[in-house]
Amino acid sequence: MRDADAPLHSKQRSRLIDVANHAGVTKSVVSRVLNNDRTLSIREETRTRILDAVRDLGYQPHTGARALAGASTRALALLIPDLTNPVYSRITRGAVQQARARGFAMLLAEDSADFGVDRQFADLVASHRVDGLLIASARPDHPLLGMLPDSRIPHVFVNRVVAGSGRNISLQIEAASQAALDHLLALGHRRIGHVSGPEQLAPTVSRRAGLLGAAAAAGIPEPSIESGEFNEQGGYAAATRLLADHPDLTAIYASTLNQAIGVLSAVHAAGLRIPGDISVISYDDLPLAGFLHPPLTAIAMPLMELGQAAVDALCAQLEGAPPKDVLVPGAPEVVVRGSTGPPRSGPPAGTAKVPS
Amino acid sequence: MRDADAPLHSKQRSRLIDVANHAGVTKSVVSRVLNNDRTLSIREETRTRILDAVRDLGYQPHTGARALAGASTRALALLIPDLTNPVYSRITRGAVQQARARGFAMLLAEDSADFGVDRQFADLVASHRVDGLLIASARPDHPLLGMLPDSRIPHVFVNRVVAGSGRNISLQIEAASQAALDHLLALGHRRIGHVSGPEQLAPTVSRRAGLLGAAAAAGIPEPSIESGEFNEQGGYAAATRLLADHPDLTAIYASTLNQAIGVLSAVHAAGLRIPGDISVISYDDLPLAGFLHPPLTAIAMPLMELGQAAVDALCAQLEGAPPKDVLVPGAPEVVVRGSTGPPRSGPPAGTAKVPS
DNA sequence: GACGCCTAGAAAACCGGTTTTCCCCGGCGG
DNA sequence: CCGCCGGGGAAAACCGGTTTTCTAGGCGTC
Repeated sequence: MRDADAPLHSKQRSRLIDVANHAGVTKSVVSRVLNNDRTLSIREETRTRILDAVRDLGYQPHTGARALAGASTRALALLIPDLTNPVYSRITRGAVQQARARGFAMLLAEDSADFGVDRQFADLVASHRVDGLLIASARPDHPLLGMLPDSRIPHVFVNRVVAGSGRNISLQIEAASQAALDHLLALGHRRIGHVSGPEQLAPTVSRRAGLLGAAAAAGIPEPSIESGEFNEQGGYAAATRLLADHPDLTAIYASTLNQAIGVLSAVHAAGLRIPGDISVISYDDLPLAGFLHPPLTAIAMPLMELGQAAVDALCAQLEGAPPKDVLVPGAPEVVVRGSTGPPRSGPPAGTAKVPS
Repeated sequence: MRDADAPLHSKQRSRLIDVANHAGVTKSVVSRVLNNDRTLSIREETRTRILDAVRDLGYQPHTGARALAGASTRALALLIPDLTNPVYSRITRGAVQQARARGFAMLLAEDSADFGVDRQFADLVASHRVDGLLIASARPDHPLLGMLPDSRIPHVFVNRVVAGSGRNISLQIEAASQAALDHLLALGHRRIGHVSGPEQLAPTVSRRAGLLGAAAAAGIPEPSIESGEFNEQGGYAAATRLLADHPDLTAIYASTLNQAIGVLSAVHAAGLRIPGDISVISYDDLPLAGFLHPPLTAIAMPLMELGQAAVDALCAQLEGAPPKDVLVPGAPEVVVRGSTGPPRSGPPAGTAKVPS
């Protein structure tokens, strides 16, 4: 058992057996050392000899062989609804970083209109490609929800509360709505509009509930609400309806940043000034918000932390802990920019096309 | 060999051997049928019996076992510089969709400032986790570039020309600059500014070269150029410098959409009107552009197609074809919105802080 | 009728790990 | 002196596929 016994396939990938030969032990010992098997007793000297061999040969375990032998794949999969939405991008960033920090690779899938993603996503686990799933797109009617509970697939829901699942990773959405309203109230607003999201989505409901609850508590008139898709067009359309139907509004709270951009556009198109005629505030803050016209007041949410927390929670499941709901800490913070100000005193000054 | 021989682990994942028993053949035959082995001769009846068994048992091959046995992992990895940049998001979307269409899973990594990503990225291949790499972030000084050529790792460069690599998947960038200039020329502009990107990046250079070449050919004064990072702040800073140093400019061409948003903001901040005082046009078009203030004229590039083409090219390599450069077809198209118009006749009317 | 060939599929040898079992050896207690 | 025990590691049995090799029978041919 000398070093000369080591194979000399210079250019070759080295395998566990190569490391074992190089260190003068059997591969089982090397495996157990690398995996910190507590039931193995080994001399310190031998252990360092093995670790040296691993380093010298640049040993990299074969993921497939490892998975086959019953160990985990050390890979997770993330399912998100829309890759181009910067909010999900930040969640994704947090998740990818945290996964990497924990030694996991991250697979990505986009839900979109792509029929069959759900099935394929479940197959990722069935084919032992990943150890668990991060699901950021669970609509109540999502087919995936039907298949997950029976299976033993470890998974968490990110930013999407699935009632009773006991594995929801979420933000303090109600508190965010409260903070938005507080900001508007402090400025003197009382007639407020809300651009909401698709009806079935949990964040939509939470944001709305938070706003309505806070408004009732503050004793102001009930906010007017219009819904739209979570994109610029959805925000534009909803805001246009709000402005036409409720000329007395002095502020609009948008449910997402993308919608807020549409809201700004709609208010401009109506000939109103921001914040002179209408103040606009948005859930979600990103650097982009500061460069809009006017710069957008927004509520910063810990999105990257959300992604990280989701990975942490999933890893906890993988280590055997029972799943549990997680509320990501960190109070929502209002980033005040130019799109909010005191309410106008009279009726809107703009050239909004009000019904004649 | 009757059906009764099949194991009855009802709830169990079924394996190749289970399918074989169910069909009354050996697993080698099943494997070869599933992989379309042309050297296998088999009766049509037996083949359908096997395929039926596969369906009945919901057989799903074990990815790891397959990879271990020498076949491919059917997974690719994508390395992008910035997850939150919507331009990369669209490239990612195209790549993920195409990978899925071809039966590949997609792993994701973000390059950012994260030290060690390059090494870890190469390890993805070393550990047989993926079959190939899509690299959308190759700066000339990127450490990854040093390690790739010697290795036999299949890879392509996306939207980032690495000279001499012979595996660049790129867009018609020069043509896009030409189109942008043509649009401005048609409106009557002659003094044009360009907000460029980081100096070392290939797209930066191409965009600039395309513009300068087209300008020279048109016989107008050489465009003024300032560089900035590929984000809103970078565009803001560069545009601010352009406006201060060159008060005679009547139009600005921004290198990316994010920069263009910063440009709009900077022009507003300088007290100038768009397009009254300054026209703004951007490379990259996204839905977002239509909701800015004013709506942004932009050059639509086939970004999803770029991502798809990259996957196609990589798959071709995996199938044995030698790597080659690919220029994604589809001529750049100018989407005209409100941010461009005829040049003003006199000096800028705004309250720009010009040196007193 | 013997031989070769082709068809249809069986058998078995891997791939590179993990994990359980087993063994050898030295020390210690009775 | 013998048996037992525990430390240190060897051996081997898997995991679930892929791929190469091998074989039994049927058929055409000389």
